[in-house]
Amino acid sequence: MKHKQQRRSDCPISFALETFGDSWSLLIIRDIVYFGKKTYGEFLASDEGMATNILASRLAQLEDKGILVKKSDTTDRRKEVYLLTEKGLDLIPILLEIASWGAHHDPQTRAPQAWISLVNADKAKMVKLIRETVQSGGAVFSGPDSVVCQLFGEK
Amino acid sequence: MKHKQQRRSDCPISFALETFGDSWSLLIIRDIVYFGKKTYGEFLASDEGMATNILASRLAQLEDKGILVKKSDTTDRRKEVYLLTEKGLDLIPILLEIASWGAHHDPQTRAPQAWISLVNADKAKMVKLIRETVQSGGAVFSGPDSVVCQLFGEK
DNA sequence: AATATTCACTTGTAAAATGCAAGTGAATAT
DNA sequence: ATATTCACTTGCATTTTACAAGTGAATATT
Repeated sequence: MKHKQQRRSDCPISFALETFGDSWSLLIIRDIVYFGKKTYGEFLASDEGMATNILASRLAQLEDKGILVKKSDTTDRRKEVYLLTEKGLDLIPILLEIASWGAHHDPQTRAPQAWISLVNADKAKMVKLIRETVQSGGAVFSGPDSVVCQLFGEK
Repeated sequence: MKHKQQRRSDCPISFALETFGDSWSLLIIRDIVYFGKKTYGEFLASDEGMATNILASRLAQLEDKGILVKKSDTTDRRKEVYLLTEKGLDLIPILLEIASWGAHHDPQTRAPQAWISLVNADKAKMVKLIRETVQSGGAVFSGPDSVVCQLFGEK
């Protein structure tokens, strides 16, 4: 669908930004990691309201770049399920730092301060916990196996 | 020069991406933090080759958003010097995580593995060291007061 | 069994952002 | 006095994005 664009430089930061450095890619990853979203329709329903064609284009790119894999749902064959690869799961530390910065500098953030403090208190531990949870189909904030449920018990 | 665009949501990650989530902003910050660049001409000379009007637009936006401050050079009044604010310095942990991800996943990265390992070994310590260095006019890789010189002695 | 709805997209088009080449004016160097 | 450097701006072609409206296959409903 799209030709391979040549890289801008050999800088690792430039490489990373070519992979996920647009306005939408990290929001898709966020939806997976924090809210357990997995399908086109779920991504589309996010508050930010991205256009249908842009979402389709970004999902395809992220699959191309090896961040996501697409599988058809076993129980409903209309649905496609998008999952993070290892390479995609490796983005979790970046996501946590960005969220921390955003929560700190946005006066009207909706991020729970308790969560941010928890993450900042022991980042390596939280990365591991989130990673394992997401890998086994869970998320940070949603679902019975969410990270917050694991940490604070039944909801 | 540009009207205030309304925010997409109250998510801290969305807020952060609205501030620096385009293809170029973080490369400008990288140039400051890693290479000690400070002027329009220095940013323009980067390997990635950004267009002159885009660079001007990004510098203005980053100033608007409180990431950079612009001051005219005291010795050469043609020059404008761009410096990171506290809010901008707070991006250092994000930059380190992105660089680490990029170095790990780019097969042809030019990032020195020794540096990446060093950062990953004690991130909090390195963030502090880099922050103090940049705040006092230095950078990670360039100049006699660079972080690498501090760590490994004279170059 | 027939119809309606859901789901993951695609298509068309207008508006906006980007990339490129060529200026511009003020400050400094020659 | 003139040339060069510096930080931009301007104009225009190309690309990307946003919005609205489809499309076809799979599932749910009647």
